[in-house]
Amino acid sequence: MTDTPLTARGRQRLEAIVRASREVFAEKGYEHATTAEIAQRLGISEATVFTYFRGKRELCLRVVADWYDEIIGRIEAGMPLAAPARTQLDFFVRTHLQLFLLHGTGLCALVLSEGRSKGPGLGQDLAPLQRRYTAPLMALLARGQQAGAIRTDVPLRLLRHLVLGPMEHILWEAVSQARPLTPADIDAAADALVTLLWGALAAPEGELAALRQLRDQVGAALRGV
Amino acid sequence: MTDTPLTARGRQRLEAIVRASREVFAEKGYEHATTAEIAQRLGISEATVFTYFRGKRELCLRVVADWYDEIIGRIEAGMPLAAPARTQLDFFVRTHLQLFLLHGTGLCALVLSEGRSKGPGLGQDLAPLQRRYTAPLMALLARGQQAGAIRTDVPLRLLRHLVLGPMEHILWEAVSQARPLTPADIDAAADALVTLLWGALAAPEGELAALRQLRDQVGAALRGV
Amino acid sequence: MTDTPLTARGRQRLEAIVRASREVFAEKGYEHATTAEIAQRLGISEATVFTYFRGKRELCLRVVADWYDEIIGRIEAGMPLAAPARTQLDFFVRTHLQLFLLHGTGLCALVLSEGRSKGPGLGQDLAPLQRRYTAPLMALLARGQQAGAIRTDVPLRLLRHLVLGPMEHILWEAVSQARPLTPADIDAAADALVTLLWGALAAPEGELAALRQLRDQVGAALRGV
Amino acid sequence: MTDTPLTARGRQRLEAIVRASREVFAEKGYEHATTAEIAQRLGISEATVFTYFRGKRELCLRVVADWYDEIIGRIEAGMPLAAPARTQLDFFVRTHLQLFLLHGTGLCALVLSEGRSKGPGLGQDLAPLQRRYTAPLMALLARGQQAGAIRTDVPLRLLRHLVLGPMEHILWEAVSQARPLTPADIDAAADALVTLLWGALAAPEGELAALRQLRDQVGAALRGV
DNA sequence: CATGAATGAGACTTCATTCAT
DNA sequence: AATGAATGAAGTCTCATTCAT
Repeated sequence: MTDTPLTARGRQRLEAIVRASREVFAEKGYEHATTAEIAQRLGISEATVFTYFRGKRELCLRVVADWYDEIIGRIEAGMPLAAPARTQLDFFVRTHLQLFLLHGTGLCALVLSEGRSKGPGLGQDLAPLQRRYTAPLMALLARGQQAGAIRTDVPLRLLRHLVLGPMEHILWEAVSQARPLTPADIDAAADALVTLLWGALAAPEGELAALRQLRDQVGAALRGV
Repeated sequence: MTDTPLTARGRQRLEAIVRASREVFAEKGYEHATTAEIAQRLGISEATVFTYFRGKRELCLRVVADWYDEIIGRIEAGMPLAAPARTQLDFFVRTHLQLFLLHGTGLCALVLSEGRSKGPGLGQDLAPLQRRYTAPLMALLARGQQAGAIRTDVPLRLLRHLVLGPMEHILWEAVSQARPLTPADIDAAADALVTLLWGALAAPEGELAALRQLRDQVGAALRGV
Repeated sequence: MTDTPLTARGRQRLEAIVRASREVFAEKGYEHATTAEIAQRLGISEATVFTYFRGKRELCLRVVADWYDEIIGRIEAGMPLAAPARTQLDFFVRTHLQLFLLHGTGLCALVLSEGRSKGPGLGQDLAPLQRRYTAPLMALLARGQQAGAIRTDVPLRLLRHLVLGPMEHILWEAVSQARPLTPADIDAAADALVTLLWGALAAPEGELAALRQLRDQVGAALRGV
Repeated sequence: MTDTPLTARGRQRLEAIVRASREVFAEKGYEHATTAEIAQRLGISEATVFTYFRGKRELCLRVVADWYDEIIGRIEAGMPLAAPARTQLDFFVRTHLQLFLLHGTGLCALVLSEGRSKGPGLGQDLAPLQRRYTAPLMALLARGQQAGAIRTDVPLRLLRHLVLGPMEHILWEAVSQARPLTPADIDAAADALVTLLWGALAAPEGELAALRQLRDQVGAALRGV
């Protein structure tokens, strides 16, 4: 109910609730998390939770928003804007994988899973958050295109899918196998992924570029026959 | 309950249940689908459903398995094994997008979403199915590597993520926007994605050589017209 | 859920639930009645109640509708349509008081009270029932007007208020005092009320003429004894 | 809590609370009004309300009592004691309808509705207030009887029902339709109602009276056969 | 085989009220 | 006097699943 608790005590409580909720939602997912368990972990009454949040959905949304805020903050703060596009991409990919995997795979799973659910879940309300979270990548890609380092013959949207898609997949594999990745694993994965991605994103040059264009045009023409 | 349905009538029933379930799960997602609605759509008793399936989870698993079988079947049947790796990749990507989007986005959403849920959902049991469904792609990539067309300096697993991740992302975007893609949209998306992916997957030298060959052949052919 | 249970067992259950609900709603009023208590009185699970009715409101509506049906049925069946208007009014008032008071004052209170509540109670949905229940009276009054026995210089609506208002008041007094009225009490009340009402309703000249006729007839009859 | 508020500031607070409560109870009815909303409208803490009132019930009782006081005060102040009984009745009816309808139908609905509810509502405690509020009418009727203008062959209690019942009904109809009555509407309703009522209340005279008595006696005698 | 019926277990949410500060 | 905070106690409703017939 209270939008901004004023007292220190209130803020502490609110944060404690968010923290506990983060745990529970991360462990159980949205549908299987219960307000009862959240309250129980804090040793408070269930009603108290509803003093601070209008309901389960709002609570979970807050959890996810906090989480995204943290990630976005770190990405934006550390992004080497002056460096070449490939370096920026590397930073983005690497930082992401690190944050998600080192920090807690549960929330990662929550976001990945609930972002896809239908009905009265949170899918709908998660979308804006995800969009905000995608912004740094879009900006990065746009900068790369302007600098001539990233190809411009493909819609930005698709480039985004190309980057985010594999990352999500890698993340999910790690999460679902419950085999914690070491920092070294993460670095290796980031290295390989960036190398791969750059092959796709980089603006082609010279003969190779011309040849590729030829091939694509011929291929497309053939399909029309 | 019955692991081996006996009568022909029984098999019909069972299939009808699977069909209705497919609809409901596709429309509502796993958590929000109810056994009551499945039964109601068939005009049968809820209890009857439980005569054929141990429970909701098993039922949904069957639905997804059937769905995967269909896709895998079509992919395997149509895969141009003799064609160059790029052509095979093109077939894989294109066919996939077509099957998912033309055939019903609901199940696509179900798989994408539930494949990620935790707890007593189906996440766990979905994994083997997804692995089986990934097999044709893995084989394709391996063949490409052996033929020298696809780079071998990166783990296969990562290549798989690179292909499947963006496809899933594209699919999800289409699904969640509820804006039905036309066949033309799908073709365009497949074109662009394959072009992009090939830039990442192609064995550097191999590609250059192959492209030169293509240019020469096409040039020769043109001269003959 | 089930709109019309087919089996005898089901019908019995449904009726039992309605019966128990009638009791509870009558005793506690809508807001303070609980589905738990209804179930408990029948020794069944609360969930069973929801198998037969969509919810508390629907259940209560059914209770009231049944109750109204009974009253309306008796009124319509017994109404002496051929008799003078005053006799019809007498029948209406007397029967009403009898049915309400002899049969159970609880429901009477429920209807009187809940018909007036705001918000998510049943007020809204009770209105149509009350209108149906008012119909016999309206018809009676209209017939009386056509026959020249009831004054026509006042809107029908007002005449209805004049009849129903005092009845409700009398009923409420009886109900709230929890002092059970004897049949004799009811008869006396009906006598007095009808006398009073007729003074207000009767078409001035018509009444005088009718009374003179009565006097003459009674006089003649007496002479014959 | 405090039965005798001390400071002037305290009295102001208390009155403000009563005022806000009046609004909320009028808008929502007793059951659906919340102490939270009352406090919120005043920008004070919920706990403060409980500093001034033992609880919700007491608060609402105070609201209603104040309201009744106002009405009774106006009725008693303006009653033309020297005028004929019919004029006094006219004043009573007209003033009542005006006060209720012009002043706010919400409280009217509250009283009408809650005066009928059972259980832990306020029904019980409302009764004394309603009795006090009925007093002016009873006095009016008694004076009329003593003056020979109002019939004495019927219990006073019944006459009261006859007056109050229709008024309440009219009020309720107006309230529940949420169609605000104009002062002209109210005047017309009062005119018609008083005319009607007077036909019932007036002491009959001469032949008409005798004939009515005959009819009623014969009727009663017949029912005994 | 099919099903009508029943239910256990629990979920989320509301709110008047209390109490330490 | 005022209040922020906390809560006990309930309440309505959902649903997969079981079982006797």
